[in-house]
Parts: sequence; structure tokens; C-alpha cells
Amino acid sequence: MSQDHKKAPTMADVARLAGVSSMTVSRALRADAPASEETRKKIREAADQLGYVLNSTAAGLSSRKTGFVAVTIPSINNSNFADTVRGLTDGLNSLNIQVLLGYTDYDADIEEKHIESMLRRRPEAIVVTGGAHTPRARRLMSNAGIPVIEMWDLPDSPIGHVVGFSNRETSRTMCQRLHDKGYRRIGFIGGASSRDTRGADRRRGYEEAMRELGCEPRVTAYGDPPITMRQGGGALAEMLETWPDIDAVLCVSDLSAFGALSECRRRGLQVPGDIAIAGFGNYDLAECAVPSLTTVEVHAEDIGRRVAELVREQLSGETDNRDHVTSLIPFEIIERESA
Amino acid sequence: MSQDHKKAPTMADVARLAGVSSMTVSRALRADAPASEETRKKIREAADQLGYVLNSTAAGLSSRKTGFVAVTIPSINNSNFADTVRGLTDGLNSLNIQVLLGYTDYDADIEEKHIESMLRRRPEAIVVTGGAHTPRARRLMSNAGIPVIEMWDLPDSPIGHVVGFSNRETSRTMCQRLHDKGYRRIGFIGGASSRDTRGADRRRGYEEAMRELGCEPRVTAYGDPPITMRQGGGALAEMLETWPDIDAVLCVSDLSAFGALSECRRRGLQVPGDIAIAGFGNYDLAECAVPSLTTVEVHAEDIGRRVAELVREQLSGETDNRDHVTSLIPFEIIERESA
DNA sequence: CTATTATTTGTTATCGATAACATTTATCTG
DNA sequence: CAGATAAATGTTATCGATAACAAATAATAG
Repeated sequence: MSQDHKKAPTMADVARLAGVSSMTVSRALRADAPASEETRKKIREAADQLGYVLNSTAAGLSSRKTGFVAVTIPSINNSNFADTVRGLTDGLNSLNIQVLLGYTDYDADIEEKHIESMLRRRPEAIVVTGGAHTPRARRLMSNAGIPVIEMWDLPDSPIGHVVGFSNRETSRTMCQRLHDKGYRRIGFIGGASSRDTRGADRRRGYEEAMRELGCEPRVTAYGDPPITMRQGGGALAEMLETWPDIDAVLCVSDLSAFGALSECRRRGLQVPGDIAIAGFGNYDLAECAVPSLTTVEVHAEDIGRRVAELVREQLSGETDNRDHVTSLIPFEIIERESA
Repeated sequence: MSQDHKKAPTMADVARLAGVSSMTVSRALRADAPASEETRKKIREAADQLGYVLNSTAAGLSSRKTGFVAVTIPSINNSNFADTVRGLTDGLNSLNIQVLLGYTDYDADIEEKHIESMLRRRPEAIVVTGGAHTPRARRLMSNAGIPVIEMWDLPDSPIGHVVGFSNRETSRTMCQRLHDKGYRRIGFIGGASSRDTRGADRRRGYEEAMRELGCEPRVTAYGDPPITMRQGGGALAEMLETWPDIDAVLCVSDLSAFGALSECRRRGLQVPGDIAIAGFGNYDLAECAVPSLTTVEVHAEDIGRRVAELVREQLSGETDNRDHVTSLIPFEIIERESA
């Protein structure tokens, strides 16, 4: 139970106890390195007895393999990104590579800080969300000499590989779908700032689609990203104030869509009778809400899995980061009750 | 744009360019170490020019300060834990300490694996969720020679400090509240396995309270933890099958509570008229749902902040881990429309 | 049974920074 | 302005492992 007192045993300590050289210990504790089963056992016992835990800081310095990949996502508390991280983590698990996560809070400056401090730890690859970075962040990543992957977006000038989809296209498609169903006075609810670049892209797609369809765009920008459920409700109220005749609302995410839906219920508005509502992300919530939400499924976990694959390929030298491979992860519209 | 080719510049490279010793570079790049403003500037310029990024792997090996804390949480996609991580991250930020996160998926064996691989990286402290660990995990943490903090629970035999609350008590209190409101045939919806020890504690609290109140406990265990919204709906259906006369349901989390709520809506049951529903966690969802959910607010972010404080105290030597400080974070019942 | 090859183990140098100590340069004091 | 104190910089050893090379031991072939 004593702490801080005795310093942690080192490989040399284990070697001494087992009566071998520390190089043999190093080898015995690694699965791939050659060592006889006999000594392996002996060494494992000695290690156990001392409570030895490998110091991967030292190992990393020496071998130049730190065994982790740096990843930044905008928010920890977002089902979609969580799914991506899960796919990524699972995919890298088999390579014995861990994920070091940084949350940017949709802020490029925070992202830059994270990127820098993560790079200090010498990750074997870096994965970032989106294509909008500070110039310095771009430079840092480009010069790091490791694979760089941007995900969840299709940047105009990618740094390395890309795994994502067109957010613009998702809302264009959804608008088209709403139009096909006969809705004409379609509004858009999203965040007030463009910090959430994917949200901003969805809005852009909406505006383009509306113009192409000959409809007037009606945007209610409300709150800082990520726009919450409650803000979704507030936004709907504001929207009804401005355009009382609205007949459908496209929301930047399922969360705001649910907020809007709840606001409708409180006001006694029928969904989709009086107003249709569509979301984005296909959160659990979308399926479970009453009425269930029409939304966009983006296969977030697949994004993570595909990123993991690319990381693996690049680390094993099969691919070069300069190839700028772009993996499109297809999205799909999930039609449910709300629209 | 070239990668992999030139190896990253080292401190020695910067020193050479700036015409000083590498020790001076080391000092100049750290805020606390002594160095003249003049050389600082000169060195920063040289570092910029070379695109130098500190290698904190090497720094950590030498200084025995890795600048991060290991944290395990059951699930990344859980609003409560996300809040705790936010509080923790923010709190440690001022100390320039990062958080390395591991997700255990409510599995003690996975937790053990994470703990081991995290300890290899020599964190300056380790924070784990709950008090249920494998014997080996306990041993590893005890022997690591670093502060250990268990959170979100009140373990019977804590390893070091504890920051949490009694999950049992939350559901006892909620049961009492429901009873006060006149409900008597109160059911409980939770996961089928005891892997989620906090969920199991809540169930235990429910059962105790029911017995004390002279009511029969009615538990529907459904699905692996964490029980989802959809499973909450399924559980409610099952519960109504078994006990059609139920008049209130206490759910292990707001997610399952929302699922149950939706199921009620689909069946045309009034909430709280026909059935009252109470959740746990005070997710955004709870406030936004119609009807809004009565639930338990546990101040998850405060837990994280308090953990960060304790880490700071221990690293600065103000507290000793063997003191076994327990910080109780008070919870509260949020009464809303659903019960 | 010797020569040859494969397997296992050991030795030494090194990864890139910082601690600890030594030295030089600047600043202050009477 | 000498002597003492403080501030800035340099030197050397070290953190704990692994790579690269070398040696010893075991296995195989002729």
C-alpha cells in the first residue's frame, strides 16, 4: 500500500532477479522478439514478483514507436463522434495502438494547441476532424513526418488522406426529398457561428438546394455550436415568429431537431401534419422520438474504421500519405415519421 | 509537404543554430526556467525556423514528469461521463496536464487492460470510475506509486481518494419521493447484468427503499449495460406485461426513461396520469422531453473538477493519497412533469 | 563427429531531453 | 571600485528502454 517511496522497478531489476541481461528481458516481454519459452517464463515470474510495469516512455524514445495515434474531435459529448472514435479505437486495437483524444470545442485555436501538445508526444499518426485549421496547425501537421488524416469532411486542399462525406450534399439531398414530398416553405435551423464548419456546410447545401428548387431560403441561426436541444426549441419559436407559414424544418442535427419537435408538441402543432421536421446524424434519439425523426445516417463508426485502416496501411508502408487518398463514406436518408 | 524523410530536428539542432548549448534551449523553451529574454527570443526564432517541436517522450523520461493523468470511464458516449471528463480536463488544464482516456465498456477486464497499458506510459495520477476492479488492476494501481482516485461511487475499500456519491441513495431518495406523491406500485427498469455497478447500486437502493416502504419491488432487467433508449421502451413493454397495474417506473438512466416515455406515448398512456416516470442523470433530454423528465442531477462536471483539485493537491504534496479523502458530491432530485 | 546453420543470449551505443553541479557573466552594496 | 551576491549559461551524467552488432549455444547436415 506504500506509495511514492520505493521507485518503480526497471528492466535491469527484473534482469538481475532472473539472472539474465536486460536485453533478454526486453525481448522476453515482447511477443515478436526471439526468446526461449523457458527464459520467457522465468522472466515473467521475476517481473510479476517485482510488480514490474514496462516503461513505454523509455521504450518509445529508443524504438521511435510510441504506440498511439493522436485524434481531435470537436466534442466529446456527441454521439456521432463517439461512434467514430469507437470505430477508430477498435480498428487500431488489433495493431496495439492507442488513441489519444483532444476536444477542440469547435475552435481552431484550441485545435492548434491540442495538435501541438499531441505532436510533442510523437504520435505515429494524427487524425483531425474537418479541413479547417489554423495555418500553424497545418504546418505542424505537414512537417510532423507522420500520416495525417482529415475526416468527417471533404477539405478543398487536404493535407494527407481524407475519410468523409460532403455535408453540403447531405442537406441538398434532404431538401430535395422534402421538396419531392410537397414541402415548399422549408426552413433551416443551425448554429449562429461558422465555427462548426460541417454545420455551416450543411446550411450552405440547404441554401443552394433551395435556390435551385426555386424556393426562398429561410435560415434561423441560433446559439453557438454545437446547438443544443433546448436551442433547437428556441430556434423553432423564432422561426415561427419570422415565417409563420413554414411547413418544414431542416435541422443541423438530431439534437436541435428534437428540440424543435418538442417545441411543436408544446405548441400543439402536429408533426408532420403542421410542420415536418428533419434532422441529421441518426442518433438513438431519432429512432426513439415520437414521432420518430427523419434524418441522415452518416455511418460514423465506418468513418473511424476506415481511418484505422488507412493508418494501418500507411504505417506498414503500403500507402504513402502524399497519395491523398479520399475515402467517401456514403450517407443515406432515413425516412421516418417526422417528415 | 515532404514526409518521413528528414528526421525531426532536435534540441541540439536548435542549439547549434542559435549558438548556445542545448541546455540553454531546454531552459528557454520552458516558462519557469531561468533565461534572459534576449536568448529566449533568439532561441524561439531558431526553433520556429527549424519547425522544432519538443519531444516530450524524452523530456518525460529525463524529468520523470509525463504531464498527463490516466482516466478510465465506462463509455465515451454518455453525457454524464462526458461532463465529468470536461470538468477534469478543464481543471487540469491550468496545471498543463493532459488527460489520457480509456473506455472500459463497463467491463472490469477491459479496465484492467487499459490500466496496465496506461500505467506503462507513466501517468502522474490515475483516475478510475467506480470501485469494482480486478484484483490485478487494484494491485497495479496500488503499486504504481502515483495518486489513485476513484470517482462516481463510494467504494467500500477505496484505493486512494474518492470523489462521488451514493448511487444507492439516489434511488432510495427518488423512491421516497414517488411514494410521497402517492405512487405505490413502483417498478424499476435497469440493465440485466451487474457489470454496470453504479446501475446495480441504484437498483439495490430501489429494492431496499421499496421494502422499507412496505411495497413489493418490481424489477425489469433488460439488456446489457448501458441500457439504451430503445431497450428502455422494450423494458416498459415487458413490465406492463408482468405488472399491468404499475403506476410509476424508476429508470436506471434518463435514456431508458425516455425510451419508456416514448413507449407510453405510442401506447396512448398518459404520463404521469397513467404512469409516472423518473430517470437518472439529468441529461439535456430530460429537460427537453415532453413531458419533461423528473430525474436525479448528480453534478457530473463538479465530480471532474473536484478530482482535478485532488490531483493538484497530491501532486503538489499537500495531501497524501493514503489519507483516503472522500469527497461527497451532493445530488439532487429535479422534479419535472413526468412524476 | 566435424562443419554449417539456426537459435538464443549478451554488449555497447543511442534515443532526446533534463537534473545536478560547475562556471561564467551581470548586478548590487558599502 | 573591490568583494559579494544573483543571474545566466555550460558540462557531464542519467532517465529506461531498444537497435545493431557480436558471441555463445543448440540443432542439423554431410
